[in-house]
Amino acid sequence: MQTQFKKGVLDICVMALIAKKDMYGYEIVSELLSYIDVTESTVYPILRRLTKEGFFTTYIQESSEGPARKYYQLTQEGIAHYQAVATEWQAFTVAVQKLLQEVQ
Amino acid sequence: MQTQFKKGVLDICVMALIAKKDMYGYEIVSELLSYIDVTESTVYPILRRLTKEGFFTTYIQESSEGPARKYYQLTQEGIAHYQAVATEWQAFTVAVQKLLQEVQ
DNA sequence: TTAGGTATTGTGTAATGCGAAGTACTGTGT
DNA sequence: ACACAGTACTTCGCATTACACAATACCTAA
Repeated sequence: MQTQFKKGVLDICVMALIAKKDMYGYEIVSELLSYIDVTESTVYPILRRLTKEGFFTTYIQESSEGPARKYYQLTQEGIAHYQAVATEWQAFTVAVQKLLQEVQ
Repeated sequence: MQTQFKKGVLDICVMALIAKKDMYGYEIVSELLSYIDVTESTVYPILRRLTKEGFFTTYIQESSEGPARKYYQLTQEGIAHYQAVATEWQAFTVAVQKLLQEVQ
């Protein structure tokens, strides 16, 4: 797979998951894996970055099956950002699709 | 626009254009601009890189409207590469689309 | 001769995916 | 008691690529 395709798009994918319900890193990676090929060392930095930018808040919760889990939750700002970026993504893919079809 | 979205995709767009007919840099930039926002300093490095990788051959042709133009032409290898990468792109966008819809 | 469109090239920077390695907790088998 | 597997998170550093900025140079028309 072309690594480059994922640039910026993984942010959207992660936010999409968390938009539905609070999730912890490991869970997010597992979910993502059923759609696209990603690794922990890709996802965790995204979580940290988006948290730092104010799009997520986090809270720790104990688990009976291993180490404590850090849950991520979208902030109001995060929701707005998610919708804005997802819209841009849609527009971008439509434009590329159009180009590929028209030129073919 | 999210700069990151373009990573890797511009290669495909450029190849798609050249696949139709031989084109020179400036012409490619102009065409691309009717679909997506790009600059010359983005497109020329792509042309140079893909040429170096053996996907394009080039030839110079005089012009009556300005400096000589360097035309780019897809090699056999370039055609194969283009089709492979374009297919991956389709698969990738479909996967992301699916994720965004299912999770919503 | 000056302005503007045409055409290419080079340097440097920022963003981000990801391999590699490491820490730490829990439960199971030996 | 010990090794191991599964769960969960973190950090480091490299490679790739878009693009701002800048420089160069050709041609035509006012």
